[in-house]
Amino acid sequence: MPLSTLDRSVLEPAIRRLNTLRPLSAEARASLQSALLEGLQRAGAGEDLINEGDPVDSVRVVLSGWLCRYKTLEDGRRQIVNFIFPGESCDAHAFLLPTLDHSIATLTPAVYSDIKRPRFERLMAGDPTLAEAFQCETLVSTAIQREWAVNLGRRVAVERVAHLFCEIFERLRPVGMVDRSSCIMPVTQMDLADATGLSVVHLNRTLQELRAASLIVLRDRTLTIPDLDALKVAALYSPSYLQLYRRG
Amino acid sequence: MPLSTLDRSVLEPAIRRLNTLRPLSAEARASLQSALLEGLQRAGAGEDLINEGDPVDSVRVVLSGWLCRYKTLEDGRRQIVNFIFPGESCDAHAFLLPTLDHSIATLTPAVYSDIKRPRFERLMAGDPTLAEAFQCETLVSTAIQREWAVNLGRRVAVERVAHLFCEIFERLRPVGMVDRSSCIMPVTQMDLADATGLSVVHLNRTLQELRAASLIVLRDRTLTIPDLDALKVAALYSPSYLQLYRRG
DNA sequence: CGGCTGATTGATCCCGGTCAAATGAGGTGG
DNA sequence: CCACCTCATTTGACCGGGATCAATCAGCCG
Repeated sequence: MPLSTLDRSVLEPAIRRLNTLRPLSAEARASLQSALLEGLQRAGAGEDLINEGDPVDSVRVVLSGWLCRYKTLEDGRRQIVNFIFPGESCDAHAFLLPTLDHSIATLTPAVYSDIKRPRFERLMAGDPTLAEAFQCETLVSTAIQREWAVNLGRRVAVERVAHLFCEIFERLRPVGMVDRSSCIMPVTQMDLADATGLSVVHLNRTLQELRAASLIVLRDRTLTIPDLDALKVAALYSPSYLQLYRRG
Repeated sequence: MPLSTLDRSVLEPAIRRLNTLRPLSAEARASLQSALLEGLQRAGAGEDLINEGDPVDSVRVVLSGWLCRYKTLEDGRRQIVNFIFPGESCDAHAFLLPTLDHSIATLTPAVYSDIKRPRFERLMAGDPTLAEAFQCETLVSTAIQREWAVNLGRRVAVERVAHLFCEIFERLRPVGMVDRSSCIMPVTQMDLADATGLSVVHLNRTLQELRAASLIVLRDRTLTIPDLDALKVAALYSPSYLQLYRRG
């Protein structure tokens, strides 16, 4: 499917999300929409969009698919430091720094909009509310980053994986990607292991433990959480860091 | 010592640091200086300046002392998610979110400037370069946050502690707090344990291991790193995430 | 059917947690 | 000045969560 056949509905997640962060005027939504449409891009699964050390010259807004930010150590150990879901954006403002400190890759095929810096700055200058929305995007992403530090530093494996699943649910819900108690889980166990700081083997066993406790159902690339509150208890989940997702 | 007797030299770290992030005009430095002087505050060691869930209505710029951002789990487990050193600031822009997702506490007695939101916004509006400098401050802090995720998720204890010490050195150096190969280390081993996701006992043993390898000397609240490059090798340290500290 | 990637299982090891106690180092009051 | 208290550091013993290595199984694709 060529890009030209994509209709404007692909922009929905991004517009909905930014509008949740800051209620946008009709004009703001319109100018956002046209900026997004100008830079539409596709990528396959497992592609690096930008690498550690690269200069940043554009803002990317994800429209579909799962991406991640990651860093690797010399000897190959990889840590996924955050996921990026539809509606979220990469590196608003990051071009203020000379180069990027981490890499961004697709975990699934993805559609995103690549807005070049001058275009983005024009967009921000044209509507202060929109600028605030992108600023909030950055702040929320940093709050998530802090919670990941807690997850990696102080939760044991079961809590850690449970917490990740709770967070994924809460982040996917406002962009309409959670259906009842299920969402897709399009990534490999290796990816989940790298996000939780566990080995693949132990991640697999942790999943089985969560299954045995009936806290999750995970098969056919679909994650079902029959009782989200129960999972949150198991995860020692405290929702305050994601508050902005619950506004809409 | 009452605040009135503090002379302007206490502002040096903050001005120097922001000037490193973005070269500031003389006027920008002057207006920054007066804003900082207006809100001078002192705090003892171990005080919470703001707690998770509190609304944010001001920006704090640290002038002396060590602070930390931390989060706790219900059962008391604590994770320090970042340190805040002299010259750095807390929560520029954080007032855009309804409440704070983490707590900030002093680890030592501290002096800081508390700039109320309207005052801060006036300051930003008056000089775009200054606004960019604070924006960079936020971006660098987020980059550090990501590196901490790698540290907690993928480095073993010795590497982890070594990495923390390398980072502390690199962050303290540009504000003049590293003397040759030494800096003060005013925090307890409990604090270091909470920052590295280790238990106090194991942190203590890890310190001994680093001492035995002659990678550090730590006594009398002073940390000496005889060979920083060697410590960086042991830490699998990659400097890219702190690039902005090396500009000045 | 063979090759490949991802999920799963088994066996073993060790890093780092936990519990408990000892040692030091201020700080305070008699 | 010393006795005492508190907090931080250090040590010892033991245990267990999670890593590692290796093999097997299950889809999927050409």
